[in-house]
Amino acid sequence: MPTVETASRVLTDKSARTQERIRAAAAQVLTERGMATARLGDIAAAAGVQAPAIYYYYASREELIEDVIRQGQIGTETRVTQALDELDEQTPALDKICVAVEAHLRALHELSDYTTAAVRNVGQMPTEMRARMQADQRRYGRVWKRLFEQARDQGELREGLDLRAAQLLVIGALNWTPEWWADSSVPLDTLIATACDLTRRGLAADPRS
Amino acid sequence: MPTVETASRVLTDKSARTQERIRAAAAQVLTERGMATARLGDIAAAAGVQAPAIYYYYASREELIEDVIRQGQIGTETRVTQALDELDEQTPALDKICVAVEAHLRALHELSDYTTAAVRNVGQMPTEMRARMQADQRRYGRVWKRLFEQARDQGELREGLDLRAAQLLVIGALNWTPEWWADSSVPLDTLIATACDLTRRGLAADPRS
DNA sequence: GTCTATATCTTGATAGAC
DNA sequence: GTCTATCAAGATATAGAC
Repeated sequence: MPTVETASRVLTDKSARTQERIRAAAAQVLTERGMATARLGDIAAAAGVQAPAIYYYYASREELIEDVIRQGQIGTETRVTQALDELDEQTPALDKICVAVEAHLRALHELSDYTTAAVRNVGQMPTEMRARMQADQRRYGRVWKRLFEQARDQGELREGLDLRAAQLLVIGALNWTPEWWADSSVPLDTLIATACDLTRRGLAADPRS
Repeated sequence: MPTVETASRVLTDKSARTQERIRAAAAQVLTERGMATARLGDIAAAAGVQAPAIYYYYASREELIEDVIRQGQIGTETRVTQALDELDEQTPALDKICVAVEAHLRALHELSDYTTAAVRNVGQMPTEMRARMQADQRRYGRVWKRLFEQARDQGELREGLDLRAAQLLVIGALNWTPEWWADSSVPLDTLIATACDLTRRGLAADPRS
């Protein structure tokens, strides 16, 4: 019998599918309503089960939410690093940053609710959860940090630019898009193009780049 | 006896002060913990009263939270519009945008917890609250919209730039700063300078501007 | 105006049948 | 594995004293 290994349990195929349904439902509810008002009953209803069924897979509501947010973070990071890995080694760093911007936005708006659930709830996490998640966040942050440092070292950035501030402002612009994009009439490709454009021109040393 | 008029009640000075204490405590707790985990008891403790005292001023927890978020939104808008009003009429639109960026960031990080509480919880509001708040949000959005339109009409923006996407990306970059700035070692002035710089260069038609 | 005491309600979580 | 039924905890909200 094919099995899937998770944190603390060996699950059959059917079981794994049900867990995935619950997790996906949680991601959807967390995206729409936020951690504040996402009740276990809402998640269960969206998954088509009764609330107690969730406890077969998760020890607590918190554990479920943490799993969703982690999936979202990892999903974003995976998508971005894969996109970067496909690039030629000597791609200019500013081009790499644009690729990262596009991949991050596509992860948020194309991939699934997990990524959106993650960014929309990461600031609401209780402190212990935040602590457990820190390693993942830092690792993803370093991906961007490296891009910015490469850009600087290759002379593609404007002199005197504060790297950390610039990096977090760019990521912030992307992470805030779930707050408005779905309600806007802006096509995803336009959003991506505008974000790449603002980023590139905002950072570049060479005015014509 | 001097009085202050609020939504549905005439309050004495002392009463008004207590309400302000409760509101400020709520702003602080909402900023630190978020709507999800902000209990009424926490707010009361931070205000130095017992939980039931809150019901003398607010009919419900929701009403209190809504008041805090509204104060924060209005505070930001006021600060930004005042800063803009102080400018000379024929200030270049891109300079106006920079002034707005600075005022928005200072409102978030200097003014009080209200503004931070607002941006950090605006996405977690229940739907009815969101509906009631929409008018305020739209009005503030129009302030920015007008700036961007001025910039475009005066030929200061790059051709083909999607105004709506650009505007919301810029605001998003600012609104996301509460998620990281306090933990960073970036001085506020550096944050502001970087944000102005990225925005200006990102938007400008003239590379040397 | 604010407190103590308490009622009420919601919801996360468990027990146990199937 | 998932359900029905129920518990326990914690929060909002109210009553009434002061």
